Amino acid sequence: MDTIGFQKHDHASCMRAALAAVEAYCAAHKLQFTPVRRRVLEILLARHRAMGAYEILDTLRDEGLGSQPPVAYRALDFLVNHGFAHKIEQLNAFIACTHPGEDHTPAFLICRNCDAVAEAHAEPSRGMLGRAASDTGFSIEQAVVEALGLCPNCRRGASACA
Amino acid sequence: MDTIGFQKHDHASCMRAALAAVEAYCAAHKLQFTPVRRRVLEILLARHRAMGAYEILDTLRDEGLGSQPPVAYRALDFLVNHGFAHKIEQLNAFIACTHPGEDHTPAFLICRNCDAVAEAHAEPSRGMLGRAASDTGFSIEQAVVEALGLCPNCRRGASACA
DNA sequence: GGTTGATATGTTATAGAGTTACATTTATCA
DNA sequence: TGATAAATGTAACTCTATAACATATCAACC
Repeated sequence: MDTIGFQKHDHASCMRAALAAVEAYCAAHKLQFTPVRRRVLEILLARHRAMGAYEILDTLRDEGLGSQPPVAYRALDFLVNHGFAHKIEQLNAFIACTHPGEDHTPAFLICRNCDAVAEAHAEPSRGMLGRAASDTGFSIEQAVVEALGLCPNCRRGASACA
Repeated sequence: MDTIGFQKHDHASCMRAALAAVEAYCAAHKLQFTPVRRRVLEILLARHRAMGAYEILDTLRDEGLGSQPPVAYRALDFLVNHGFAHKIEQLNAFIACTHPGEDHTPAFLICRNCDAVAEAHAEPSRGMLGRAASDTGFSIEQAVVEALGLCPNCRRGASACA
């Protein structure tokens, strides 16, 4: 058990499910889910938090799967491009997607105390941003929505999360 | 005249107004609006687009106002902390605020073709994100909202903007 | 009006994030 | 099986950002 979306859950089965979904998606779309790509996703899923590229690279290096930055960045590019992982811009870090395969615009709630990250759903075309865009004639192709604050566990005085 | 929020405007007077507002705010709040800080804000206002810290630093260096990264970063920290400038996370770049002094959560529309940036208003406590936050008990303190796409000028076939 | 404590600046060095370029290998598919 | 495209290995480098410490400047109080 670990923290996801600030709640407890069965980590092993959530990891298995995500990997299975990605495998299925890759098979269906003829994408190469190579050992490095799979391993990077596994690392992100296992830690279940935002990780820097070099932190991931350290793990890869320990396992003999590649030691230079491009190895990690290329795998991350693949995962991000296909929606299997997301980049948290505020942290220059990456996190596994909680529902890979589905087309979506993620929004993140990031705890500034324990670094836990929850993925929510954004709809950039609606709300303020959508209105501002359509008012000015701007066409939104991609949106980054990230909120920084305190997660429920850390609000309850406890820094005993994470 | 230049491009702001994808529209033409009187650049000189917009710059004067912003500087005056910041000066007034600093006087009222006993903040030191020092030469370096002022110059960095002027540079951002003059270019009226997102600029990297090192691009700003190059200008400072040419003027003998400091040549090392911390000089630029410290000035930018001051400007960002007090809401006189904003950081565009997706670009690792900074831009002058279009309405300094007012407490607000900015949202940005970034053109991927000409790099023009328009500042809009976000209300993180409302909409999807706010609902996701209150549902889980997360308290939002700060939000980053950035949309990438095509500005009206670039949509009209013309890459003739910026 | 000088002393003190806080705030701002100058400078060196280094850490962290990401890319370019090119050689080599491994898949894919005709 | 041979041609082509996709993926990996590796070295070198650029860009972004911070740590640490010395010096200078400001604010304000006796």
